[in-house]
Amino acid sequence: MTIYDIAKKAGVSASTVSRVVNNKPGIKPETRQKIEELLKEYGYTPNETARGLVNRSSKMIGILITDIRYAHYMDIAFFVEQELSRAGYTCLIVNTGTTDESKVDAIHRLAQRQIDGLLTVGSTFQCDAVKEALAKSFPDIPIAMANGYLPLPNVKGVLVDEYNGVMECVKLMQENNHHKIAFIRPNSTPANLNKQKGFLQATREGKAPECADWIYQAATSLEEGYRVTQQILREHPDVEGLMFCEDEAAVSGVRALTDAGVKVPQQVNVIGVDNTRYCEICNPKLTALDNMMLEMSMESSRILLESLNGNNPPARIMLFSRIIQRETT
Amino acid sequence: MTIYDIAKKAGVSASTVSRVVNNKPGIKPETRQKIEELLKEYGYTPNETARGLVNRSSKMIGILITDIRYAHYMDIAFFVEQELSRAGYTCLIVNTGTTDESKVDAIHRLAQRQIDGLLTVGSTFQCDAVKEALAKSFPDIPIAMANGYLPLPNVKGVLVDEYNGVMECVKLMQENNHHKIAFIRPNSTPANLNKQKGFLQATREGKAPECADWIYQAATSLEEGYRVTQQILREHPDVEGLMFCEDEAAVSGVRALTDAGVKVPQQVNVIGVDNTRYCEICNPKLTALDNMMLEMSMESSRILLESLNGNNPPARIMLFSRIIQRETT
DNA sequence: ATTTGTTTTGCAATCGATTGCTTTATCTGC
DNA sequence: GCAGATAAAGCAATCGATTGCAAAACAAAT
Repeated sequence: MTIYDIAKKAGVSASTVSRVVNNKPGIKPETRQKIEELLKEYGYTPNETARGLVNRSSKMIGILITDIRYAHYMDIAFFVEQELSRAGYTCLIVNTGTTDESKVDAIHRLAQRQIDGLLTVGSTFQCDAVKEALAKSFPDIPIAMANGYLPLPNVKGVLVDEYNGVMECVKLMQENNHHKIAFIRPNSTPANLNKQKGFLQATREGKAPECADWIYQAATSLEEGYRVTQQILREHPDVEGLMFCEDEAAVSGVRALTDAGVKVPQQVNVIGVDNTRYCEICNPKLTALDNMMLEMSMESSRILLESLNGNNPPARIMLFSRIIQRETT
Repeated sequence: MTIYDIAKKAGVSASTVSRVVNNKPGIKPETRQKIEELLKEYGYTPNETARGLVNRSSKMIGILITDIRYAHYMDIAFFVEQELSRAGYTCLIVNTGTTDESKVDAIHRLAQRQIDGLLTVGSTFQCDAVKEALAKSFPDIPIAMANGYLPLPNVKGVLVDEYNGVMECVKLMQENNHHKIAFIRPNSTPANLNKQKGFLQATREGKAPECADWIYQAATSLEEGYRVTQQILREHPDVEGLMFCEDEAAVSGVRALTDAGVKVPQQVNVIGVDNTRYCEICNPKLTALDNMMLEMSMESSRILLESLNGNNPPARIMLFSRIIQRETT
């Protein structure tokens, strides 16, 4: 069913039908009604591809996520999709993988689609490779970054103050009289190095400054969280706290501790970051730094929509994280 | 950069450039090379919208999921997206919500996009409302259902034998000498009623046939899993096993039991379905019926791709679930 | 040099919409 | 009943590709 088929049945031209479909003025009420009936009768739906071609807008938004399986990213993707589809956009969700090449590749693939805007989820897109690829492939469409920012003219970013957030987490453990704290990060992205700075600041001001060296690496996975916790227990049997950069490794860390007969939180405090649903499933429930997933989703979709509407929202928005205390502190 | 811009720079016609871009034969090697260089130099990427219009194919696949936040759906979505994008398709992931209207609405929204195929994730799409909407909006494109099936000519489905799966689960508990078992389902979709039949069959053959009435309802959430478990403990303090239809409520059920001082698995066995990562986070780790998420993803994307390639894969594929024993049995 | 046959290339229509401009229909007032 | 104004509808170009068919270019054979 095209606009021409309807036009023929109504005995009018395609232009007239188009004007009815788009609620444009200048159509005689009776004609309009007649066409509207035909539209309904034949179940006409406009061909968005054809529309996209002439309007130079596809009403599609690309969403880049390294791996949608991580609960926190997925939550953000969910709410962003909800907001954008409420505004009439359809989301192309692309899992980019974690390497630079796979991310750039995903950007190239998206570039063929005439997307109206782009939204990235997660701090891992803050890198030169991505910046270059975005500058080349998407020089003019609005780009919003949830939990990230890149200095490009068309990029707006929403960030969380994780520096202070992590610092507060460490201070919380110190107040519980747990001073010997290890810091575990999945990699050394800018976001995680920022958290690390918060950790270092707090340990420097605390009673066990030697912990500034207790920095460990463990990928975002249950296996790695378990492994690194065992390693920490071996290397520092006197450890009193674990500060993870995300929840997945953290919940597994809790398990490694209880498996080893270490009492949580009495002997060792554990804190994660992201405040995913894993925290509630963990036993004891995991205390975590909530980096405002919902606000992040809302703000990033909002600034994207604003940019799409021709407004110019602030380039960077800063959110403040907060600690959700549960049973591991 | 359009094909015309390149044509002008090369001093040829757009048709020639198009043929080079699409690797069609009948172009003089030197001409081809010259155009290819220009293509690279100006970073030309074909406009898929325009292509889609003339080819009547968008290289896009719609993916319907009730709620991507549930780990099991999301895992399937992840692998399906991976497979389809490997084959050159882009995925439009749409969260449909759980009500009939919201699902139908999502289908209508997708119908405007010229998608080449459709894939649904989860058994909740097996209902008349969806069937009707699909028949109307997508009468000719291939549709694949991961964990579902609808009797429409263009629908192919991958199913899991959960009837026998759940029956085996119940039998496992019975072998552990736990006979008084409650069954908890989030709703009464065909898939869950099928599981229920497996439960009933096993209880009927077991030593506590009175449990055939111990059927409870709890939505897929931590809160509901906790609530229903407390309710079961109240109404049947002698309960010896909990058979959940999915993992999320199940892990929370485990927590409700341990919080109430009930020993798991000594006093009460618990089994979930889906074998999501929640199982490993749960403490004690949750035994679950693995309904073959990876195979499900692979098979459903495979049959979709086959249909897209003009082959005619079998309408229904049956997978066999298996029990992953962990610490709650 | 001319004809025939084979490569290459270009023309123009097409896909399904949108929209500026023109034409036709309708209405108003005298 | 008619000029002039306004409302309604249609024409045709456009978006950026693809492709059947015709034309041009080139090669080989007579």
